[in-house]
Amino acid sequence: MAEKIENTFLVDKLKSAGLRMTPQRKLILSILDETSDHLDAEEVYRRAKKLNSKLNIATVYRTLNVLKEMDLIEQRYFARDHGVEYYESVTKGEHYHFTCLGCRKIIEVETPKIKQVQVEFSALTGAQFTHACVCFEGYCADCVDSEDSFTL
Amino acid sequence: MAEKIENTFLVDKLKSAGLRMTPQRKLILSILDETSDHLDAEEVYRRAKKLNSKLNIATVYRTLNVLKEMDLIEQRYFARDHGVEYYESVTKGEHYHFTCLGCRKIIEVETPKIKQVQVEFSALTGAQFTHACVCFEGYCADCVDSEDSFTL
DNA sequence: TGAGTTGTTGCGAATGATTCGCAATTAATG
DNA sequence: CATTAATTGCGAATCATTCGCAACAACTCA
Repeated sequence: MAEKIENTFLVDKLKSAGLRMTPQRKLILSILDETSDHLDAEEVYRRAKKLNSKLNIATVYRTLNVLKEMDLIEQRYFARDHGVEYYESVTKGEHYHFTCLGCRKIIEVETPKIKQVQVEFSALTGAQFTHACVCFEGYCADCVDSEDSFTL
Repeated sequence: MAEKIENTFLVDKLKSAGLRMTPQRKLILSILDETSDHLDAEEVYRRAKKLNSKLNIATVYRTLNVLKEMDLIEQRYFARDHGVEYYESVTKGEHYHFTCLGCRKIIEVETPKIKQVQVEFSALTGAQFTHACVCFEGYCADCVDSEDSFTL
């Protein structure tokens, strides 16, 4: 009963999409659901592999895509250089990310303004939003002073 | 005198970074500067190659990176699937992008709210922003009604 | 409960955007 | 001009992500 997302709920959701519950899917979702870290596919794989040593990385990618399509996780990018995707369980509330270029720390930004932009733009144009990707970059308070690369 | 960014300005900017002006760089910047389309590296290459048939795509990437580092262009992403980067001249004002998943049209979104988020967050935490990446996805007014993939 | 159906996995190979190494070329300097 | 260091063109290399396919396993229903 400690599961963040009820198994029956998940099973039903999969089933209604013609998909099946598997140990791999359960494992990967539970990792994303229980961590507060920001994980990319590689790190999800690393953690999952500890619990299922023959898990393959392609399965991780496939599972992440399935979970994403079912709106159980969200794909995020954390820096201008969007080389790598990160994933978060949707059970975490609405928030955005600020990446410090000095120490690479990620700070979560909570604001209603992004939603407001969407509401206003919808009202204005009649468009419907399905997704917003927002990420911020800069130097955190600790790094602003010390970071010399900042004063170039 | 019709040049958007004075050549001498550009030459000086390059020079102070120990870099040189080349026909390739001039060409690529002028393409980005004069278009109102949204171009990825491939498309910049395609257009530039028409004017310099032996231009190589690696040069395009290198030039885009140089221009980016000099803050003459901005790198943008337009959709959740960030497979491809797009580039815009900074001479275009502050705006964000909404991509229609139905017709792939890109609508520019102008709003001060993103800047406000940055100002507030800076005031709160002492962080300094260097960059914000924002992109929206959904269905435009024309596609909301007709798009059946939207009602799934 | 067991056989059949079909979705899923693991594996290795493929993809595709971007970058790298290097020799040849060319821009800037004096 | 001649020198020097930056830049180009080229092809090969990267690296995250995806694909194809045979083996495997979840769900169905008799």
